[in-house]
Amino acid sequence: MTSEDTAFGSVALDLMERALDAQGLRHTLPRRTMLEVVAGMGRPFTATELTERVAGRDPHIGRASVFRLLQLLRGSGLVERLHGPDGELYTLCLAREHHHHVTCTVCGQTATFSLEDDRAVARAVERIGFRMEHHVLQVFGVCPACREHTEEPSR
Amino acid sequence: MTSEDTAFGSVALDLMERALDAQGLRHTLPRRTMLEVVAGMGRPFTATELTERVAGRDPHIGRASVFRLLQLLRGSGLVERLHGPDGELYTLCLAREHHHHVTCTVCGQTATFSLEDDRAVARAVERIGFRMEHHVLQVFGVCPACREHTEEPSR
DNA sequence: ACCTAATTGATACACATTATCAGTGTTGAT
DNA sequence: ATCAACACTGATAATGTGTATCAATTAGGT
Ligand SMILES: [Mn+2]
Ligand SMILES: [Mn+2]
Ligand SMILES: [Zn+2]
Ligand SMILES: [Zn+2]
Repeated sequence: MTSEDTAFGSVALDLMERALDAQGLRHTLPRRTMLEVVAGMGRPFTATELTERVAGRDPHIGRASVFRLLQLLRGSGLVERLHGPDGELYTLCLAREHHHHVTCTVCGQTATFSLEDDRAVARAVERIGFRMEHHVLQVFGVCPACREHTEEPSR
Repeated sequence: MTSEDTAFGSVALDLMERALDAQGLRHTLPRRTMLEVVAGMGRPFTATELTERVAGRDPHIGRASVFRLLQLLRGSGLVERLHGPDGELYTLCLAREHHHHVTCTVCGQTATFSLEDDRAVARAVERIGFRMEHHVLQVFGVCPACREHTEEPSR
């Protein structure tokens, strides 16, 4: 774990606790443990992965509580559920502005990005008479690190 | 059912039968029945909805066969699975070029559209070093018909 | 008509998520 | 510190999709 990870983790932990506070929820030990684990996941994860890691810290914590926490965090917008090719993935996401996700099909790493002109999407559906309310854009590709291994240098 | 619906349905039915033929699959009564039902759905549907309508035509047809047919049709590209906010949706889709879907949040009707410049998406992720493989864009909004009822004329 | 492999429906299974519920722990008020 | 309200908990059952199995049926070429 690098110091950046630690710093990111504690910022994330802080934001999540604040978000739960803001909803008048209580501070409990299981919740604290689960939040620390969520903050420590460096990439999108399945509910099962999270459950396993949580069990590694405290085997008493039940599966239901993990799902309950995921729901709370999704409600506050700090965790999003993405549709991966092999099922649903949850991801910690601190960006508050509108954005999208790219997932590396090799290593699973996810990054966020924005379109230069997001309104192009609204315009596209307006051409067929729809008024856009919201949209979900999900991109799959190969991340910079994985490109090094798969793409021969072009020379 | 308007005559357009009927015409569309028979075109769709035809395409689906051809697609199954092309894979060397057999013509059976259950399959024919199910295909007719799929061709008759005017909008995205859940597997459960389809199963129910099929049962209305022939209660003997099993749930497994419905899922099997959906798989075959997805394999030939004539049916796509979309991630709706409340679970997976299947939709009959005859467009062969790259395109996207808009779903009306009021009536559920879906239409297809294309972006003027689809490569804008690839460019956006290239800016952060990713090479795009594919992307999924799903829009939610209000269709022309439903806009009439919800939007006051601006005068 | 006959053979073979595809297809079928019933059933069991796998999996993620949610609902229930009786006990427990947190919290704010006293 | 005491206390009562009620949020929270884990165990368990239930749901909802989708898949795997399998013996019986059937399509379709010969
Ligand atoms: Mn996000
Ligand atoms: Mn489509
Ligand atoms: Zn990667
Ligand atoms: Zn509509």
